[in-house]
Amino acid sequence: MVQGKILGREDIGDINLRATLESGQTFLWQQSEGAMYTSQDEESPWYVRVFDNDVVMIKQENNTLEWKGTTKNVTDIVTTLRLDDDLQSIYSSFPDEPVIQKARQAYPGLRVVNEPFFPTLISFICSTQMRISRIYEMQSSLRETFGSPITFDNETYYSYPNPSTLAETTEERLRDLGLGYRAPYVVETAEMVANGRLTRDDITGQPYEDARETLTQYVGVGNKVADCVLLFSLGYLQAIPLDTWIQKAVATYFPDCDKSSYSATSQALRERFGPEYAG
DNA sequence: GACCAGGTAGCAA
DNA sequence: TTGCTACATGGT
Repeated sequence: MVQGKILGREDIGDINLRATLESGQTFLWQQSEGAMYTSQDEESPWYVRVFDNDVVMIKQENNTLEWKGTTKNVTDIVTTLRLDDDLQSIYSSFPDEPVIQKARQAYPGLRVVNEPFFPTLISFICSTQMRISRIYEMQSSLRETFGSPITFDNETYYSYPNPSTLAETTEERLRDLGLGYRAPYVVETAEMVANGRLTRDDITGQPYEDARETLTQYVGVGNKVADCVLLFSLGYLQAIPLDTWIQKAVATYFPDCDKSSYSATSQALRERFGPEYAG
């Protein structure tokens, strides 16, 4: 085991690990003891995640992040949590309105994550018409059924399955895991990635709106899921996932941005919040 | 037992 | 384009 602390960055104090990892942007982390969304303790728990073949655990202690794991490479943590983002600079690009200030103050240190493409794609295909807690359960099931086991500290964790692994399984097996009607979407999308018909590299070079359109070629991916993938894994910080809750908030607080179509509302919001960091 | 949950696909107008 | 509806599963 190796361990250490991430220190020396002025902006470490601007992260709230719990808010960032439990806000439904990523379903790849788990609390080391017990499921997500259960602990109400003030003290930060350890969060565990498998990166490729390594187990990494992190925990917040005030303005530092403690970590331990099977590797001393902590760049994955910095990248995943986007610790190099200057939050104050991003905040200052937003319109100076009471609602925005209130939202920021409600969750100081809440960051946008940057997770790997394929797990994010599958996670959000699974997310439709589903409670957050069940999305976690489905991703856990996928890891434990199709991932590779890795032992650390006498516990076994599982990597996220590869595209080819999910492409080769059957719809029925995924239905047995409780994926419901999303099961064929997962298999078909995994096939598209595995056989190279549409991959991450086909998307990342495109301007935002083209990238969103391209993503919807995957089965089970509409505008909302596409925006989640763009924002949480491909670095398109202008992508705004318009789920039911955000749409209600837009209708209430920014009615002039509430247009008749998804893309029109999306565009109006980017004009209001800026072309770079609207997401 | 009805209703709902981070939407999307498929189809008709 | 826009407007329906079916869709699996589990929790309340």
